[in-house]
Amino acid sequence: MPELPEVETVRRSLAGVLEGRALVAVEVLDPRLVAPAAPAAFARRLVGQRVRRLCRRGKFLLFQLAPSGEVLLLHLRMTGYLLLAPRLRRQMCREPGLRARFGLEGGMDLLLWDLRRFGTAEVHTPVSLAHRLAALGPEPLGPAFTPGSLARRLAGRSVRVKTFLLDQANLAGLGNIYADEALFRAGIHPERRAGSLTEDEVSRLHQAIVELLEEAIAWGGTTVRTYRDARGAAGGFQQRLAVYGRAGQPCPRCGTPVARIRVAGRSSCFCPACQPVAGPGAGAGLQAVGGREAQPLHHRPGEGVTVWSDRSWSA
DNA sequence: ATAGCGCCCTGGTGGC
DNA sequence: TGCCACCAGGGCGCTA
Repeated sequence: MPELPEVETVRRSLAGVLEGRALVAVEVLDPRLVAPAAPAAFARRLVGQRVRRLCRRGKFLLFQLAPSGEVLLLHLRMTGYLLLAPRLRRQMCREPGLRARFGLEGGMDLLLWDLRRFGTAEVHTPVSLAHRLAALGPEPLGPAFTPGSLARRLAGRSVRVKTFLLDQANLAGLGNIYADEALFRAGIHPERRAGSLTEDEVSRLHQAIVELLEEAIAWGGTTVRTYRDARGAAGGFQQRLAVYGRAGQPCPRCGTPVARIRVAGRSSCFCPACQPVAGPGAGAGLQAVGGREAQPLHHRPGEGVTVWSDRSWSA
């Protein structure tokens, strides 16, 4: 499920091909993707425009268009992914899961696949875009996200910290995987009240989020089941997950079986020993989790790390 | 302010 | 073997 690192990986793998290129054809194969807009109107608004820049905000992909200044806004939700491919033959457009085809100047197609059809595509003016994204919290890897700014947002909140992290109004880009992983690294129980975190815990949580997301991007994101980058490559970070999807398996730090509970209606995995419900000495931070010996410096997405259909995941 | 739902959606899985 | 309930979850809308 694409969260910030996956969307960023897609953006990076696409930007070089897309930027400067015109959209010569747009085919919406599933009207639901662009609803409430009409597929024909959606396509008409895009065809002939050039992709000036490909950007990301939280889990959204932004195609900045010229000359209109409009923006194509994509959200991949659960199972959406983009694939660059040679121009698709017409009969292939009936492939199940294919939702839209963006024909690019130069003979390539950008294909949007989304098995479960949660993804959305919208065209915005700069004004409507600002309105659409107004509620998003800061970028975790941007300058506005600091221990101090995190502390201010947490202060006085009685909501559970896991729920807080999933709320895109607090921080833009975390989903269930990285929320669980960040809390594990910080040694914080997912059900702790947001406002109850100590200054030290807030600092650890901030550092955990930043380091986790940077590492996950360096590994090309996490592939659970369906995620792919724009060249069809799986991510590599799933082999580095400490708790997510590992219920019942030993904690990589202390060996205690990973527990699973429901928080905010979501499955939440954590280590009962490293992430105690409350109390002092609640973990000293887990900076070295997973070890630092294996660096993704020469990692090539999709090569040798294609654990993309993890059988143990539903344990 | 917050919790807890249901809804959207489909494929995979476990139980019987 | 078939059938069915259930699970995965991001965002949104709704109620309590």
